[in-house]
Amino acid sequence: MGDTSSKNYHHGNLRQVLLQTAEDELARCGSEKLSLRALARKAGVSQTAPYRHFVDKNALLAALATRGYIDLTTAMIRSEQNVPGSPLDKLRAVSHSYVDFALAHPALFKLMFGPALEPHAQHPELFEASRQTFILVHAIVRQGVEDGVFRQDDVEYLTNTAWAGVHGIVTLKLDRSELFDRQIIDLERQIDASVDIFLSGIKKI
Amino acid sequence: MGDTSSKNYHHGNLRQVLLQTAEDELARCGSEKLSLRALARKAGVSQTAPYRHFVDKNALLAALATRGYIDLTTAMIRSEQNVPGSPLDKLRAVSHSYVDFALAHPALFKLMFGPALEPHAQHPELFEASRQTFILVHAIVRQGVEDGVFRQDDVEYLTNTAWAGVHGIVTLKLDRSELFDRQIIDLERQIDASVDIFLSGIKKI
DNA sequence: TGTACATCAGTGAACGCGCGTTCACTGATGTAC
DNA sequence: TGTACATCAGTGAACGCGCGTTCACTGATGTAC
Repeated sequence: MGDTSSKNYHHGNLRQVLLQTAEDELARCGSEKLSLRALARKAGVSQTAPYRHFVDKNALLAALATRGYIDLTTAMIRSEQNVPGSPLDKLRAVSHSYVDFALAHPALFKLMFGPALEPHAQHPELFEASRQTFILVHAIVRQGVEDGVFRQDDVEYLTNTAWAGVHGIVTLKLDRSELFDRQIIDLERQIDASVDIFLSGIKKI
Repeated sequence: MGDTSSKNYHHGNLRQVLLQTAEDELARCGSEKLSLRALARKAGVSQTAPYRHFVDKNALLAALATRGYIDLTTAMIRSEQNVPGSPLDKLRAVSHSYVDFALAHPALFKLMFGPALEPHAQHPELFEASRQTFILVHAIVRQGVEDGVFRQDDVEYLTNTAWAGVHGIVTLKLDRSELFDRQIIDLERQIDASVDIFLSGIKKI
């Protein structure tokens, strides 16, 4: 292991290669059309080799989505830490990195939040990874409520609302971009505006 | 035509029957898995009969989505008219009927806003139907801005934001209901809260 | 250090499946005279 | 009113396809002695 040059048979890396290939393929053809056989072909391996690493196709998709949530959370944590204390600024920062992640990896994002995946309950590590993302937002919102800068609502409901707002912009853009395209919309500006508006709804009145 | 009892061959109604069957099947198995053959089978007709009414599968999906947009717009118009003049109240009313529609027809809603459909540009009547929905919201927002009760932002951006907020709640609920389920969330309350928060962001400060 | 053996990670042929779509067809209907 | 004919809306067999998955296999690797 670690010997990248060993050509075939036990290259010790196939799992990672498959996941990476899957992410690429995802970008090309969407999560519904992704096929195990095509993956194997692209990875230069027989069509049954993936079964050494994933019990079935769903397991591979779940692993992919899990990695997605982990990367998303990592990006959000990073952007949160780059920002001084105010919960409002933090929430804005993580909102933008959520949007950035989605726009940078649209297919992966759709997989993570779309119907292609089996219910999370069947994949504990996926469940846990997506929970971590939620917890991150939740903590910021709680802080904002405790500090008295956010509405004095129930933190869970507020968190869901914050999430939903940002999720909505991104989803609409990814899935129905005609909505935006048929107007003359500057996407950057739209996102900034939307995030600000959502945040101002969450702020204390 | 109009003679519903004529058993087969030219029952004059197959197009409508297929669309209705498709909507039912959609609810059962999701838009990606929907198959023309299964549809024909369920409609009690040979598997090639649908081709008399739709040039291909995409055309049927587009017709289904078109009907969806028309129904959605109709519902929104109705709820708008039930409400006295204030643009804020109107926007709240149509937001709720948007949510209600999505929750009542989740699979159809996902089809309308999901990736299963070809780009709208290829189906003019679909494009037009979804445009009507947009126009409805747009008109309310414009009124609110003109009346000075909404933020003095560009109407397009404000409309997209309003849409995105409501769309986000619904999408999150439909696609990732674990997010809500793993908390103890009262869906009604969540929706009311989110809509209010989004609207308060749109209101004049 | 050499050998026997278990295990691991690949192979390739084959399975059954349901799909979208095409084709040549046929029975029912509507219309012109 | 009767007949010839065009058209319309079905039928059913067949096509080729790619898929997920299974199976028995084999070559490479690691380990115990």
